[in-house]
Amino acid sequence: MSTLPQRVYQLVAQIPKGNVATYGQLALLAGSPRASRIVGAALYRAPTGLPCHRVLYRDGTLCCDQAFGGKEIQRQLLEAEGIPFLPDGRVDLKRCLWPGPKEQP
DNA sequence: CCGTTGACCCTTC
DNA sequence: AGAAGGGCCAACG
Repeated sequence: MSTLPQRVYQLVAQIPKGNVATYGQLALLAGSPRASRIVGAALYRAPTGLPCHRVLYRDGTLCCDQAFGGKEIQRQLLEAEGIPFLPDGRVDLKRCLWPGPKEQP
């Protein structure tokens, strides 16, 4: 059994294109439902190549204005992935939250 | 080696 | 309905 952050790396790396996940969801899948903070720190300290831009808040809001380099960059990346954005500046988790209905029928 | 901090989320006042 | 605090685990100084 690997450490929690190590587990998170695997989960985030397996998020399919067009889907997004939340820190709490990853923490839950990693084995610590309350350790959502560790997930954030893990992604922050995570190696390059990890689609950390697919990880959002529980409400669909972006993590913070300075995450990975800029919220606008993250918005562009998500739109490029096919993630619809709401006029509020949030992501429609109902459409893109992972695991989605296609992955979990 | 020990103390503090941190891309969060949930419960209670 | 809005605000505040607690809890988790690992990495940095």
